[in-house]
Amino acid sequence: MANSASGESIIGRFVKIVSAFDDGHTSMSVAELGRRTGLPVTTTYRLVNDLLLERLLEREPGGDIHIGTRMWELVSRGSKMLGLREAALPFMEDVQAVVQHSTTLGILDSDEVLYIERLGSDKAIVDITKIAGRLPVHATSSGLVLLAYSPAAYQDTILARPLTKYTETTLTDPALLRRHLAEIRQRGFAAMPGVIVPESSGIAVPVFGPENTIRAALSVVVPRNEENAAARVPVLMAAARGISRALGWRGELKGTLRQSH
Amino acid sequence: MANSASGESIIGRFVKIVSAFDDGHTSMSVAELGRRTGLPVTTTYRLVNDLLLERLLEREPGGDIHIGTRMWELVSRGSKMLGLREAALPFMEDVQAVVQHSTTLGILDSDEVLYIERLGSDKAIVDITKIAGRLPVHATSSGLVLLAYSPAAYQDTILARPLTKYTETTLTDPALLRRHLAEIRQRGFAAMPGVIVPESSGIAVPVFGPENTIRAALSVVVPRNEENAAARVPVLMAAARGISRALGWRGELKGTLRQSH
DNA sequence: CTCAGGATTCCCGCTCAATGGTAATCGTCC
DNA sequence: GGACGATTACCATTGAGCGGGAATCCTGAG
Repeated sequence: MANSASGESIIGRFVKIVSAFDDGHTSMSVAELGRRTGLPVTTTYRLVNDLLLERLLEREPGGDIHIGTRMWELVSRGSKMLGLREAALPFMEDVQAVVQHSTTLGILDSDEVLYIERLGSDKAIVDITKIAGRLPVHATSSGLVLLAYSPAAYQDTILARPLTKYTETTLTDPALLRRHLAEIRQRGFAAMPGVIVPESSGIAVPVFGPENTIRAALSVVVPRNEENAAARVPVLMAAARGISRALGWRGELKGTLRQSH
Repeated sequence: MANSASGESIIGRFVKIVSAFDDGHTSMSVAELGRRTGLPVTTTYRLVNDLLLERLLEREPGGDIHIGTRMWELVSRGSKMLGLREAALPFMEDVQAVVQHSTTLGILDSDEVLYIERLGSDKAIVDITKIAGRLPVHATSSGLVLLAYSPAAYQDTILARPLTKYTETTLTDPALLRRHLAEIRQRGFAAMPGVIVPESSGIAVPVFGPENTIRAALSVVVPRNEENAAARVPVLMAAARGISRALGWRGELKGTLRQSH
């Protein structure tokens, strides 16, 4: 599918180029970009020039390049993330105002939790969630909630693979996890102390779309030693229902929320 | 620069495709995408397939496609917007908590204001700012602030072009605008009642980066009839200084802020 | 059930844009 | 001045992209 000797399409190379930029590397020289992507020098320069012409990349005074404003704009405007974000933000602000710790919104993507929004960075506690950052499903409260309301077949594939044990409290046993997921579905929330970082614990609740399908997880990260973390749950749940409704969810008919499939 | 009959590169077509998605059209069939972009049918299908393979686009159950999570993730993570956003958000939350109307952060791009963040959508008042949305510089408080602290040469090019008069209060006369910009620099903020929508007015202050260069405009939109809108200024200014400092700004040495060039 | 219209996939020969090596030029720091 | 890296210029080769056309799938109306 490509003209290149290595047999990759331009699209593939485009992805490589964009991927070369991340938190710590928002700008770099073209030469370095070539090194990071592993693309031939000449090719890199030519491709970068094309991208500069379309303003998908931008050149800064020093000569370094970075991802262009236009790219951010186009993707943000066209993406469905914005819609989810817009639905969620007002409620997240409310949660943030009441619970004084950081509030996050995460979705399931490629078997991981992808955080798409976050309010109130609380320097006092350890919180490794970043916007556009990823964390494993089995070791975050958000992930467990997302998994708990996912189709059983999907749960199986996740539980079947080796699960990293980050801290003492990280659950890695499939049977144990399965029971825990059932519990989450029954209670309607996940509260995990120190599953990935010992000092903090997360509480997460599900956000649904139409047809009761799970869409996202709303969560807060609080210090682990907080006396009654579960007291946060009602606020979160109310907010999550508000978000769900804004997404077109019409509410379950009876009893507790059920697993969608 | 392209294999195509029309003489455009793949990159160009990629942009066309991504641009076809916006607020109102976050998903569509491939055929419709072809129509919107004006690309030949076959080409559209092939290109879309390539993009689907890289997960830059995603296919939903119905067959419609939308911008992929991966695309959003890559661009968000690599873009400098996130850095600006992260620096600004805590302060914006503070502003939002005090001023109960919507708080926005805008930057200058392609001679327009591009809003990159917004908190607290206030249904009570008219506010047409959207994230990843654009508005003209001369008809928004954010735009005027951004312009006021821009190099004189740049101001000239903007003022030289025809300026649309949206409401009675929109300034369109270059001389008048120039005087107004001077005033903004002197006061350190812009307060424009009903410049683009009659019912609401905006107040904006500048956010600086290192070297005292203007980086963004922080603003709030309040109902026009609010008795003393100027009372909002100090809060905004304090927040803006906080953001600026987070961006590496070291503070001006003396007196009022000066025009950078 | 049939039919129409649209969406999507398949097929295929043409061709020029993309490729990537090599070499020249620019820039900078010691 | 000179050495090293970054960037630009040049150019022969070729297969990926191209897009018209036809076949197939899908869906809703009659």
